[in-house]
Amino acid sequence: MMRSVTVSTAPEPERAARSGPRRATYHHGDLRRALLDASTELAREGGPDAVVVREATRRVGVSANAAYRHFADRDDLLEAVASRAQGQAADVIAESIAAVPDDGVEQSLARRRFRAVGLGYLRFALAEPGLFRTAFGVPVDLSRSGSPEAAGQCGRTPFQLLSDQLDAMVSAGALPPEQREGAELLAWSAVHGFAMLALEGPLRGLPPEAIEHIAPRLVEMVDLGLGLVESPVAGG
Amino acid sequence: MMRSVTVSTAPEPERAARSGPRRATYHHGDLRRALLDASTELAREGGPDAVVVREATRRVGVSANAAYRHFADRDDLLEAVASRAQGQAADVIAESIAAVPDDGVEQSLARRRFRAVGLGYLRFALAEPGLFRTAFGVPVDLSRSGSPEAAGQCGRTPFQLLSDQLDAMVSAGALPPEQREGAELLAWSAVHGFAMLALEGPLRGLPPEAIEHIAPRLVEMVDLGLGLVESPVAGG
DNA sequence: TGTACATCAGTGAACGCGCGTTCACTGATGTAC
DNA sequence: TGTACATCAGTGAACGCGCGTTCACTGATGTAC
Repeated sequence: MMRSVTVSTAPEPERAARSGPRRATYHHGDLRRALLDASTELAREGGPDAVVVREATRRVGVSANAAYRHFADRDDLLEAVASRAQGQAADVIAESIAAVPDDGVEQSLARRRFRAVGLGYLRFALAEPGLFRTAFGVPVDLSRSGSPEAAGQCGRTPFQLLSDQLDAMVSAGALPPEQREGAELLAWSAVHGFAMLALEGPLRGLPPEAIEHIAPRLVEMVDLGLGLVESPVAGG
Repeated sequence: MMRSVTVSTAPEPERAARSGPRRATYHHGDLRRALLDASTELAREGGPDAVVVREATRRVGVSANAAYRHFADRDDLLEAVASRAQGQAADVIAESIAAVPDDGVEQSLARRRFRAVGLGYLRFALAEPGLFRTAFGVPVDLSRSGSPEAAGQCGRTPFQLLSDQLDAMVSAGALPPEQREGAELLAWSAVHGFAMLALEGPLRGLPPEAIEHIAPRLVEMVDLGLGLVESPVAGG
C-alpha cells in the first residue's frame, strides 16, 4: 500500500526544450524552468547535496555560468527546488486524504483523514527519498512552510494540510481544543523522525515490510496520544 | 532545564600529545586516538560533513596521509566518530534516567524513566547538534546500534537504554506486553523527528523556549499513545 | 650489553577531481521612431 | 515597413579552492642473537 506512487518531476510541457544537449537557438527560451527541472531531478536522484549548479547546466546543455542569470547562487537554486519538492509532497498527502472513504461518522472520518496526512507523508518519503530529504531536510524556516511556492497543485503546503486536518479533528470532537496548539509539531515529529531513520539513519536497512507494518502503528500512536497529553510536566 | 549539558569530547588524558602543531618526536605515539579526538571535534562543530581527513590531520599536526595508517578511508574514520558520538549520547541519556527520583510507585517510576530516555535524547541533540547529527544521521544499520563501540561509559548504547526502559515498562505493568514489539521504533521516531526538524529542518528558527515547551509534551504523547495502539489498521 | 635488521609509523610531493563563481565578451531580441 | 540601438541572455576561459588518495621515501622502534 505504500509503494506505487508516481510523482511527476516535471508536470509542465517543457520537456521538448531539454531533449538534446545542444539547443537550436542561442537563446534558450525558458532556462529558469529548465534548470529547475534538471535540479529537481538531481535532488530526486541524490538528495540536496546532489543539487549542483554545474551538473544542472550540463544537463540542460548550457554553460555553467548561465545559471547565474536566473539564480543568485547555488543556495537560491536549492531553495527553489526544496519548495517545489514540498509542493509535490503536498500533492501526495492531499491524494492520501482524498482517498479516505466517508463512512458518515464525522469523528471517525476526521481521525482517518488525519492519519492519512501522516501516511501520505511517509508514502512520499519512501517513494521519493531524494526529494523528501530536499523538501524537509534543507534548513528553511517555518515561515516558508506556509508560502505559496511550497504549495502543490492542490494549493496547500504539507504543513497547511496537516493544520487543516487538526482543525477538522477539533471541529469533529476528536481532539480537545486545549490540545490543539502546537499539535502540528508533535504529529510532524513522529512521522518525520520515522522517515529520517528509515531513509538515512540507522533504520536504513529495514525491510519494506517492516516499514509498512510500522507506519500505521505510528500514526495511530500519534492520533491516540495527542488527545491525552496533559499540561506540561515540570522537571525531567 | 535542557541547556547546561557538558559533553566531554576527549575524556582520556591524551591531550598533552596534541598541544602543539609540531610533535617533539617523529612518532606520534597515539595517532589513532588523536585523529579520533580531532575528528570528533570537527563533527561537534559542523556535523558529519565537517569530518574531513585533511583537516583532522592538520589539527593533530601530522601529514594528511598519515591518517591512512589508522583508518582505511574517510568513511572508516567517520564511522568511528559516529560510534563515539552515540556513546556520548548514551551517557547523557543514562544520566537523565538516573536523575529520575524514585517515588516508590513502580509504574510511575517506569513511566518517568521511559520519558527520561526521550528527554535525554533531545537534550543531547540540542546541546550537541553536530555530534547528534553525526551519531544518528550517518547511515549505519541497526545491527551496529547494539555494538560495544557505540556504547557509552555506562556500557550501553542509546538504543539499548531505550529497550531497557521499555522492558521495565512492561514489567511494571505500564505497557501491555502485546504492544512491546517494535515500540523502540515508534518512540525513537518521535524524538528523532523533533530533533531533526529543530536542528536542520524547517523548525530551525524555533526559539529555545518553544522547544523546551514541546519536548515534555512529545514524550508524554508517546508514553500515552504507545499503550493504546491496537492491531494495525488495514488500508489508509 | 651490543648490534643487525625487519618492521612500523611517519613524511613530502603530487595527481586528478569537481566545485562555485567571476570576468569580459557576443549573439539575439524587441522597441522607438 | 525599415532601421538604430539598448537590453537581455547567453558563451568561453579562467581562478582559486579543498578534497581524498597514492607514491616512493625515511626516521624510529623493538627484537633476535
